[in-house]
Amino acid sequence: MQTSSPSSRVYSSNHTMQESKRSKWTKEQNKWFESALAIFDTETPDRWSNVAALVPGKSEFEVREQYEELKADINDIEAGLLEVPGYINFLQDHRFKPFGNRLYRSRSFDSERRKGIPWTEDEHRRFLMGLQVHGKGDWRNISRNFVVTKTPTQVASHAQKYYARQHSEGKEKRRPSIHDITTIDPSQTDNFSDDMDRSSSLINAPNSGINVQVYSSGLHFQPTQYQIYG
DNA sequence: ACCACTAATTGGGATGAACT
DNA sequence: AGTTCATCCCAATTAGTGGT
Repeated sequence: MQTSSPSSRVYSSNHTMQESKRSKWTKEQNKWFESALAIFDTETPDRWSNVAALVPGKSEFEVREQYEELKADINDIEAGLLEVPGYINFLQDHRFKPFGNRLYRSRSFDSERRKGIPWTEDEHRRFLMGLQVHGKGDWRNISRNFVVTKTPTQVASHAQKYYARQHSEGKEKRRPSIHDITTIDPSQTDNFSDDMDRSSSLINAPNSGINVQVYSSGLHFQPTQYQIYG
């Protein structure tokens, strides 16, 4: 799918100079970086060494520096200079127009009544991951940390249909639906690299109270979004 | 009052059966 | 084969409720 990441340099306006002096961040490295941030939050001791350990080819210094760049971008977003994470998807839907290195909402999109944008399988799987971590009812955090392309209301609506389907009768008669997916299969997420060594170990996901399966060179689950605190 | 969430409703797209 | 119609599914919206 078309995931985007706040660390994507596509929309960054701040740091092209420094970038040229350092080794480039690949798409894969950015994905690992994002996932690691989602797992090791600010409360985690030795956060940056933990994050670096999950990002192939990057040092503790580099991941920390990348984080500082991201904070700058987040500040831009909060100042209204950039749209929120997930905007690359919107760009691809022609809802936002780039102008220079900024993004602007398409006027035509606002004026029309929004038609439903189907949930992708990947979004649904992220929803399920969010459900495991944050639990039922915390749609805000599920939206913020897992399904960044959907608002909390959209997540709640999706959950409503999901649970309704789980409890409905006559399942054999129904058409197949995305809501039939009830488990998280990492091999089905587009962020999971197939050629990873999948020997695993358990770690504790911060603030979640649950254990998260972490593979030696990958993560069992990979939320595409993270929060930057402070 | 405001915010967040749930439940119910609405409108539209997709699908498949029935009919010509 | 093409059209019509009923049904299913789903995202978005609205109303109601509870907590702060």
